[in-house]
Amino acid sequence: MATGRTHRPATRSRGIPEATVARLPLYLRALTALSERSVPTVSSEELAAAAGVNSAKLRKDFSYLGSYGTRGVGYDVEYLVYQISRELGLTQDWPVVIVGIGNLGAALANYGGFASRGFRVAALIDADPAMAGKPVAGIPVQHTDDLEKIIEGNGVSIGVIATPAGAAQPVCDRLVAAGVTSILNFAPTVLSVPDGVDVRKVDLSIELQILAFHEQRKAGEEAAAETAAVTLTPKEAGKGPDGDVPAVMPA
Amino acid sequence: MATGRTHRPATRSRGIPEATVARLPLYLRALTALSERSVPTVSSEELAAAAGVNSAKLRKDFSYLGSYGTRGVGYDVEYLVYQISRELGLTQDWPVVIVGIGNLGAALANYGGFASRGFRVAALIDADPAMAGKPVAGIPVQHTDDLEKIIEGNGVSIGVIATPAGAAQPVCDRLVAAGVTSILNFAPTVLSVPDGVDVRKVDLSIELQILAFHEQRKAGEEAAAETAAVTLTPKEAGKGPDGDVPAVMPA
DNA sequence: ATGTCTTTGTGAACGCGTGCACAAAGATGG
DNA sequence: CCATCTTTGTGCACGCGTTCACAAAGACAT
Repeated sequence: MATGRTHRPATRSRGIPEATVARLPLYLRALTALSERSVPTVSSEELAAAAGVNSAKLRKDFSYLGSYGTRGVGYDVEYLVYQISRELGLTQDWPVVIVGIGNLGAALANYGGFASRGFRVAALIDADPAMAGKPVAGIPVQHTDDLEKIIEGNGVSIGVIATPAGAAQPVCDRLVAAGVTSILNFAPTVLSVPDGVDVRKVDLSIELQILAFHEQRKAGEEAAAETAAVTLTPKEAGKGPDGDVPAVMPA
Repeated sequence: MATGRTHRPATRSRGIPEATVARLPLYLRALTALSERSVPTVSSEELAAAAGVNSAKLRKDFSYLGSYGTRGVGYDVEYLVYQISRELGLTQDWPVVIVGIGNLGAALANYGGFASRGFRVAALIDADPAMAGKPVAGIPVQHTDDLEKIIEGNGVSIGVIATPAGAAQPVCDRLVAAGVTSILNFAPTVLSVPDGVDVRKVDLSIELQILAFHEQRKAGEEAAAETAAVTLTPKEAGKGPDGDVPAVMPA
């Protein structure tokens, strides 16, 4: 997973636990697939398998939404799709701005998963004057100078930050000041925001590092022995065990 | 956060809790920034603030790695950078292949955060013959037919899937069969893999949906009343409360 | 109508993660 | 060498999330 929520200490948002909310989109996707195949009903066991979770967990998750199943039969697919969509707020239109139209920003603008779920890319914003006016994914890029005007003019409440790390916090501040209250951050930085603003972070490099950790464990239980041998105390280690600190650069 | 680990029930990987492992990259980034500013030592309080976590949590996290701090002083920045890097397996070279060179795949290939932490993009693979040979981020794209050869020839153990949803599982199967044991999945699908293979998922659309949920709650506590009124049982609801099921499309 | 069989919904136990609060450790100054 | 002050490392308690296991509920056949 990318990394979890930043702000919000674990507040359950009306009886619905955060962990459940995070799984609802997963269920929704599986249900949508079933709906396309015109499957009328599905059991918790089948749906859980499709979503890759435990069936008891799925039932408990749904129980937070209400009793939408029929014992002995299962859940009505169409009805459940609607209920989850409504619960997630996907029945309304969410205008979104993407700030930072580099490789990643452009990829996001072109990403089908955005437009397909009630999320509408209202504007693309970049600080590079040379980008201004250029169409990306059919939408002309606008300059950062007009950020506030764009946010307020379109009633945007969700912003996506895909800028370099250094630009993220200033951009974030301007977005929040202009009225954005939810931010999806792709920049490798910790954003600080006032209370009431939600930030979710997606960090590609962190995900890889977590994989590397597990990979390392799988690779060498025996090879780890030699590396583990060099465990010195700070005082003894002048500049690192094997003479030099390994080259690690900022993400 | 993107979404968490898929497989692996919560196995702590040698006394080090998963939650801690997930935070190590965060600490590492903050420490690297300090290192660049030539800051010699840092207290748990300062570092925690920079990483956006609780200081007690940070100290406990570090305690799993060993006693690397000095009471009354703090932690030696350089030494800690090295210890965390080593723990995460970042002191070695990890060849990575990216499969699916669309908008996202290209963005990933160009993403600096990959190359900068011991991750080396060993190959780019795409199913489109027209892409073959074209350089992306300075690396020529190779055809899917050669996937096994590429994996085995370069000793690749980490694969990144950035294909459309439909192609993800077949690609995953081939990667695993060829020897890949860690997968970072950007396709909006649940991948099934044999035991011993780690899968982490990054799902852009799910992150937005979670934001939308909280946004909806913030937006309307009062407007929610009218929507909440239409809570029928499946039997009563013929085809959905207000006559029609809202248009929701697959991600 | 009654019995059987399937599947939901949930009570309860357990385990992990978090955060408080404090004692131990060491640095620093006199 | 002793006192003071800072900061680490951790014991402990609490709460969330997960999972098991089962009773209640309803469909369906006879």
